[in-house]
Formats: sequence, C-alpha cells, structure tokens
Amino acid sequence: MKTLFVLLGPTGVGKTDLSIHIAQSLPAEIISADSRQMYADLKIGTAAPTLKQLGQVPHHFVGHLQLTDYYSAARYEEDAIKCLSTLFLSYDNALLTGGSMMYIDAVCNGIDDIPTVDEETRTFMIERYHNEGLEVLCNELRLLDPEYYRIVDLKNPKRIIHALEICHMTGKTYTSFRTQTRKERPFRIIKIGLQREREELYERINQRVDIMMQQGLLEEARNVYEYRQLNSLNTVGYKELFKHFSGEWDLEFAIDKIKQNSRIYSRKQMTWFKRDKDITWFHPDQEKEIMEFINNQQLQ
RNA sequence: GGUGCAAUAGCUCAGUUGGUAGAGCAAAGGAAUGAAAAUCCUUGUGUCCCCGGUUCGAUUCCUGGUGGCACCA
Repeated sequence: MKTLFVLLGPTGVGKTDLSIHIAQSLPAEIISADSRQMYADLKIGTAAPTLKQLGQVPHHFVGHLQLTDYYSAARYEEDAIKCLSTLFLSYDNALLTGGSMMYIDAVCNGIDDIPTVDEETRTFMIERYHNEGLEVLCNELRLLDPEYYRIVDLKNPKRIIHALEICHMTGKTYTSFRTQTRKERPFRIIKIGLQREREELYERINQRVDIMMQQGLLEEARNVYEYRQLNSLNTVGYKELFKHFSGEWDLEFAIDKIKQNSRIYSRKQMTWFKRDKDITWFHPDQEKEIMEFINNQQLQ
C-alpha cells in the first residue's frame, strides 16, 4: 500500500534538513506543507529550502505562488492530493513536511466541501464588520444559522464573517456544509513529530532570526513592503519589519518582536499538534531511530 | 558630603484617607474546517526594599539603614 509519511513540528525545530535525508533514503519527493514558503518572494523570512536543498530532492509547493495569489487550506488539499496521486504512480512513498497545522490536517483528514467565498462577498462583509461592528454580525448569524451561532467563538471576527459569507452566498446555513467527517484516503498516513525542549527550541529560533537578518531579510522585506496589506504578508518576520519601515518601531525592537512572535507561533503549533494522537514523537537528533521507525512502518 | 524624589508582579508603573494589592507589557495554557506564520479566548501570592517605632492591625504613618535617580557642593 502506498504510504504518506508526514514530518511535522514547530518552526525552527529542524524539519527541512531531516526531510531531505528521509526523502533520499525512502526514496520519495517532498510535498511542503508550509503556507508561507509557498510564496516565491518570501524565501529568507520563511526559511524556505535553499536552491541546493531543492536540487537534492524534488519539492512541491515551494515558491510557486505570487503574493497576490489567493490560496487556502482547501485549495492546498485539492492540489496536494492531486500531486500525491501522480507521485504514487512512480513511488511507493511520499513525504509531506511542514508546520502549517491546518494544511497538514487538510491533507490527512480532508476539509468539508464549502464554496470558496468570492471577492465581492468578502469585501462586502468586511466592510459591514467595520461599519456595523461584530455584534450586529453575530445577531445576524443567530438568525441565519442558530446552530453554528451556538458553538462558534462569538468574539472571533474571522469566524463570524466567514460563516455569514457562506450563508449569504449560498442561501444555506454554514452548518449544512460542516459534515465534520474524516475523508478516507487511498494511502496510509504515518505522522512523525519533531520536538525539542522549549529552551533549546527558543534558542534556535532566536539564532535563526539573526541568521535571516545576515542573509538579507531586511532587503527582502523592503522589496515587498508595497504589498504589505496582502494576507500573504501578514506573516511573522515581515509584519514586524514593516512597522520598522513605517517608523513605528526601531530595527532592534522589530527584530526582538520577530523572535518573540516566532516563539509564540511555535507554541501555538505545539498546542495544535498535541491533540493529534497519531503522531509519533522524536527529537531531531534521533535520526537513526526515525529511520528505523520508517523502515519498520514500510515492512507492515 | 548636602537636599529632594522614588523603592509594589519578570519589566514599566498605579493603588491602599492604615484592614496584606491591580493595570499594561512580558510569560503560560487553550480554541480551531477556504485569510491559519491568520484570528480569538483564559490565567496575576507578589518577603508591597530592610531593621525598629506608633497602632487592635503597617505595604501605607514615623525614626534609622540600604541601594537607585535628580539637583546642589
């Protein structure tokens, strides 16, 4: 049976290097599950695989998007599944690696079939949010989809807005699209988690930010500054430098903020991953054990 | 050396007309279905600088000390 190995873990834990080794030994090609490394113009700040690494193993979904492109977890699910079905024609295994929690789950479990919100509806609803406020939108949701209203986080504008967008666009409740069933995939999924002691991880994250600055993150951020309002640039490493460019923060403070927000992000990733009982956890230095684990899985 | 100001949470500070205290930031925990590196929620016990004094009771008032800041020599 075809097998998808998933290598996941918080930012800075050491996924990229290990993924190359695993992919070479399987052998397999790499499907990136990193929502920000997909943008061609965000190489340094997202610690995307280098040209050398890309040359060692074929990668998919790295640097294939423009900042202005619309993308989403659902679209990624579709693209990644399509890509996998092609890869499995030539390989027995594939390696999915990255830290974008929802993207990983989209491939492993699937996402419900909900229509993509058109730009007009989104603009309209965001404008209403700004003009009328969250409470008005919540009240409307209570009328249009009482079932979702009961369970949704009523203080989270994005969730309220999205549910209303779907109600308005389709004339149906958001709830009616939420089947919450796990999709069956025609391949096995083996999840390998990488983790480090918090202090060790934080130290690596801090150092990596300094390295990014040496590699030219400041220049990279300046080059995309004019697009700063795009969602693709609501990204750790860029949004902080934008505040420096606009004069709000001095550079040193902005760099400290990048480190801090990266640390916070790594914690949020761990919070998400902790709930997934299918993950087998390793320290990145346990490469030998990880390889053994993978070999054992292949025998089954 | 003299005078003044302040000493309270990891940091910046508020406050208690005397009944042992709370904001912001930091930190930690959590939620999660087409924006997800997004977005949102929850969590505050700390010798109230130290020794004495006054008082039923002192973090609060008073004496002294310590380190700090400012000004004057």
